[in-house]
Amino acid sequence: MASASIQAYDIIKAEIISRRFRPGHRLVESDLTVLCDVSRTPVREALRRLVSEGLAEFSPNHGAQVADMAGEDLDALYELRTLIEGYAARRAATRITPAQIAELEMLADRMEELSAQQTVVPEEASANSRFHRIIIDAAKSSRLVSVSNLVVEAPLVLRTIEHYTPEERARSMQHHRELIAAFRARDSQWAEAVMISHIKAAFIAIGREVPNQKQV
Amino acid sequence: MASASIQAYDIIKAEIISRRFRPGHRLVESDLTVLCDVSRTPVREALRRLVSEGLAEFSPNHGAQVADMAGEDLDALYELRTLIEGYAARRAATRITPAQIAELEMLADRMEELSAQQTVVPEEASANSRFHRIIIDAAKSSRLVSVSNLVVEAPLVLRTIEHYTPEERARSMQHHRELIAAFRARDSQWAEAVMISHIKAAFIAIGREVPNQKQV
DNA sequence: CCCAAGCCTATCGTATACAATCATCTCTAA
DNA sequence: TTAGAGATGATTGTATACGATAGGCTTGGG
Repeated sequence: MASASIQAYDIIKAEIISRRFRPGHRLVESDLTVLCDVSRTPVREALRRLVSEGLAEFSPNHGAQVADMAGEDLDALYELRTLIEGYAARRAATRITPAQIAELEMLADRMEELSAQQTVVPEEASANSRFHRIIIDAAKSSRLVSVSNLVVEAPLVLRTIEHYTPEERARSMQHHRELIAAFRARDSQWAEAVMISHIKAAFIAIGREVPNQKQV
Repeated sequence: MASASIQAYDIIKAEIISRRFRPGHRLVESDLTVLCDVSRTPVREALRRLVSEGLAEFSPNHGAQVADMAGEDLDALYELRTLIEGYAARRAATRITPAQIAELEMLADRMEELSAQQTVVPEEASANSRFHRIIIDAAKSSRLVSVSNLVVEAPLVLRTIEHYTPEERARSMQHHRELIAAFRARDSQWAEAVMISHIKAAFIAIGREVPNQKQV
């Protein structure tokens, strides 16, 4: 069995990502003890971790609440994400292993199958997360992993792919294929360029949903 | 009075930065309770935070120990730091306030005074940290603050400026002056270029001290 | 009727006790 | 002599109790 604090972390994080806990929702420790079936100590550890990852906010003596990205500058966030993930793709291009490329391909296949359906199923979102995560890992930079968590995990609550038009969804699939091609060619510049396009496209979809954000 | 967990965090962090706790040193919770004069609970919170900031490492059921950068790829770390701080300088150039520029200037003055002495005093290091921190803040991107903590705080244990030759130290002062000039001119490209030079120069000094790291 | 002051409850912050785990050392047997 | 199993100690993981604090509600006065 996973440790209590891990369990609490996973449960609370799932509630936030799934938007069952809406932005601004107060994360009261005693409530979470019954939800997670552990005591307050591991709940607190989970909360502190979620805060450090940007999924929750914290005020002293007032506890944590689900992060509200509406208050944040989404423009700046996506600029940073473009920088980080572009860099990750650049490094990954010359370091990724054949096994990792194979897994990317498998995930791309699976996402294309799923995207044939009308509705977006959770599996498609998780496959997409995994796709990006493999690239981060392939960049072989331990700090980059923690850094990217900060800019990649938090935007998950925005649930980008649910907002894609059919055309945008198809383009996203194309980006995945093209990234794989760039990795096969071990071409850093190409991989970075595609990744930047990929993130920029996601930002546009978000921009439609979250108003009063300046676009680039 | 600062809260117990903040107090513990500050004390332990100071021990690590000052290298009184050497890399690899085990951070035993019960020992730290007597050092910080608080109970284990806030000590644990402080440790988890230090781990999340990369100043300590953690193994389940075995506790934390001071992060050992020798095991890490310094090349990758500084590449990332160049990327992040360069970006910060770029953004800051068009957003920094006159008051912030004035403070940068004051810090540059102070550092030059101090660098006239032979030995490096702690104040010089802290002024340097503050200088960089102001630029991060001036970039006006909340995520960037957490991200930069991850790549800026950790390398502090390497104590770069202590390893500078007189020539390098003078060059570092020049970089500070030139950064201020670039900010005055509100020139993003210039600011980013100077910052990249500044970080690269620091990396060379580190490279001499920590062997078997590949240089760029 | 509105405002302010003080109490009061909800909630967090900290300490401490107990349980679980891991590493090491010892003792035994092949 | 050495490998393995068991015991033992040190240390972390978790639960819970108590104290501190902040924000809301009530009550009294203007």
